[in-house]
Formats: sequence, structure tokens, C-alpha cells
Amino acid sequence: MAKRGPYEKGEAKRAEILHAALEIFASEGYRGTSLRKVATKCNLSLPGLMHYFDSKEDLLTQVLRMRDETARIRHAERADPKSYREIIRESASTPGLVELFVSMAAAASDPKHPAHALFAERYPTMRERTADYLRRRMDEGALHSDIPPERLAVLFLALADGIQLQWLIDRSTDMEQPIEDVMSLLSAKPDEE
Amino acid sequence: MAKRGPYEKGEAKRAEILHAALEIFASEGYRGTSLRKVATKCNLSLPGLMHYFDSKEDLLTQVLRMRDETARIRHAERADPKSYREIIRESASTPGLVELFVSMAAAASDPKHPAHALFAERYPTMRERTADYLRRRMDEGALHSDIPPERLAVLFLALADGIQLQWLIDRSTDMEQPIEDVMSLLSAKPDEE
DNA sequence: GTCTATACGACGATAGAC
DNA sequence: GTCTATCGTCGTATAGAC
Repeated sequence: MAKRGPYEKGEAKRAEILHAALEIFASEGYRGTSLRKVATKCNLSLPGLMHYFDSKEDLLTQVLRMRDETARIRHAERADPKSYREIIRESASTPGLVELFVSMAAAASDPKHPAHALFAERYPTMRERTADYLRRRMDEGALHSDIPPERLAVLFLALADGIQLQWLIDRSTDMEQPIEDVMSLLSAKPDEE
Repeated sequence: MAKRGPYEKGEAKRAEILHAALEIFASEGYRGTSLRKVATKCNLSLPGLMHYFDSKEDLLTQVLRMRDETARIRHAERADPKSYREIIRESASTPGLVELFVSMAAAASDPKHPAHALFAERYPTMRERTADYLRRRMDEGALHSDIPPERLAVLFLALADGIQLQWLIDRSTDMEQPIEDVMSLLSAKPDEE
């Protein structure tokens, strides 16, 4: 911020583009949103916009990165249910971004896709954070399971992603319930295990 | 089959197109596969192909419908873990189709998308089938939970969809483990609940 | 009904001038 | 750093042959 030097304006413009893209994709969804719309919103021609990004996929990847970074700062590395509920609420208010996330995850299955690296880092990171939280709760005696926290973390992340797919189709789907249900299963006393 | 009448040839060609599309999307993925490629594979011009379908999205939706129908026949309405494992194995051999499924689910969030109706029917149907299975296992005493089977079904479907997203990025992900883990949680004796 | 030819508008991408 | 101009490809639309 307030960074001096020859790149100051460029960085500001790049951030402006990312914010504009985020806004448009949030309100109009992933499908049928073109770079020309984003460019127009930034008072730029398409090539003018492309000066800042290698490709559309690159731009979209950086939108997701920015969004991750925002969430990371806001929730300060926490992985507790309260933080999780806030994220769910934010998602629920911006279906367009959920659609963007899911579409990008599918496209990123190709190792050459710019978002592949993002997701390839993102999942292990979130797994660790979630596993750490679960381990803490287990040490406190609040949760019990023979399943290692790392495996439970994979499970919780799958749950969080998967419930979004059902929610995209039926907006009345409760996105918090499945997580809470598994939590309650882990809260049961381990008498037989 | 061997259906007589004026539509015989047309229906056969339509089926040929769907199979060709399935094959191409399975081998090359959702991204970067054009209808012209599918048309060429069927010895057809693009408009010739479009004679059978309203739009690209319509064609893709029918590809998914056909795939569902195939699976339904093969697994004969069952919803047991053995059937589930077979489906997982089939998915794992065709990442392109998993990508197609996820991409379509995201796009189908728009109620006007042709696949919206498919998913809007599909999820409740699969929920019922899964809930029926769980209820049966509960009656047998093999599973125990205070959570109603319908809610557990939502949970299992989310798990199955979500683990695919992680698997698309990291193919070494075990797609069966999370389901088995929740099953094992439900197998525990209910002494404290 | 089945299909080809042709054309249209919009997309993402790129070359090169300023 | 930003533009105009242009490219190739996409999905789509229409006219009309058989």
C-alpha cells in the first residue's frame, strides 16, 4: 500500500480489475460473463485489460487467490466452526462465486490450467488447518475418534465442497447441517471402539 | 431396439451422437471440446448434428441423462456400498466425465439451464434411495444414529460429490475412505446418545 | 425428417502503432 | 500502458437440397 515506484499505478489498476471481475462474477455468475464486460467496467479495452493478465483463466485464478487471501486475513488462520459458519454465510450470499469456485475446480483438474497450482496448494493447507483444529478438540476431550485427524479433515473438506453442489441446485439446502451432524457423531463417547 | 417407423434411423443417429460425445468428453475433458469435433466423429456437419439437439447444453444434459440411465440399469436401483464402489471405480477411470459432471452441476445452478431439471430430480431421487438403504441397515441393527436417514443421505451425497473435487486435483486421493469413515462412525454402539 | 452450405455475432487472443 | 485492428474458433441461426 502506498507503494512507490514505477509499478504503483499498474498494481492499483490490477487490483481494480480483480475487484471489478469479482463483482461481476458474483452478480452474474460464471457462465456468460465475458472479459469485455470486465474491461468496460474498468474503462479499458479488452487488450488493455489483457495487458495485466496472461489469459482469462489466469485472471480468474487470481480472483480466487484474492478471495482466499481476504478470507485468510478476516478469519486469521482459524478453522473453528464459528469461522466456518461465517464463510458459509458469505458463500450463501454470493452464489455466483460458488459457481465460479466449482467451475474452476473442475477446470483445474488439468495440470496445465493456471488454477491447478492454486488448488494443489489450497487443499493440503486447508487439510492441515482443519486437522490441527480437530486435534486440539480431541486433546481437550471434546471430540473422540479412532480415525486420524488428517483423514477426518479430508472428510470435512469434501463435505463442505459437496454440500455446495446440492445448494447450487436447491438453495433451501442447509449447508451447515452435514458438518454439524458429523461433529455430533464425533462428540459421542467412545465406549465400544 | 428394432423399433419400426419413421423415427428409427433418427433415434439411432441420436444415440450414436450421444455415445460419440461421451467418448470425446471422457478422453479430452469438458474444456476445449467443441461440437464440431463431435460432429466430425459422427460424419456430420455441425448443423447436421444440431438437428438432433436444441443447443450444446441440451446435448450435454442428455449425455449425463444417458450415463445416469446406464448406471441405473447396471446397478439395478441398489444403493449399497458394493454398488457405490463400482461407481467410484468407473468414475476414477474417466476423469473427463467427472469434470463434465461437476462443470454441469455448477452451470445448472441457473434454473434456465437445461440440466437444472436433471439435477433437481436427481438429488431427491438419490437421497431417497440412499435414505432407504440406511433405514434398512438401521432396522437390521447394523447402523445406529439419532440423525434421521434423510439427513444422513444428504451428508453422504455431499461427501461423494465433494471428494471428487479433491480427487480431480490430486488423483491419489482415496474416494472411498470418507464414506467408509462415516459408515464406521455410524456402526458404533449408541451407549451415550 | 435428414442434412449441407453459408453466414452471424461474440468470444479470447495477438500484433503492432502510439 | 493502452489503443485499434484483426485473427481463429466457438455456438447458433437460417435457407434450402434431398
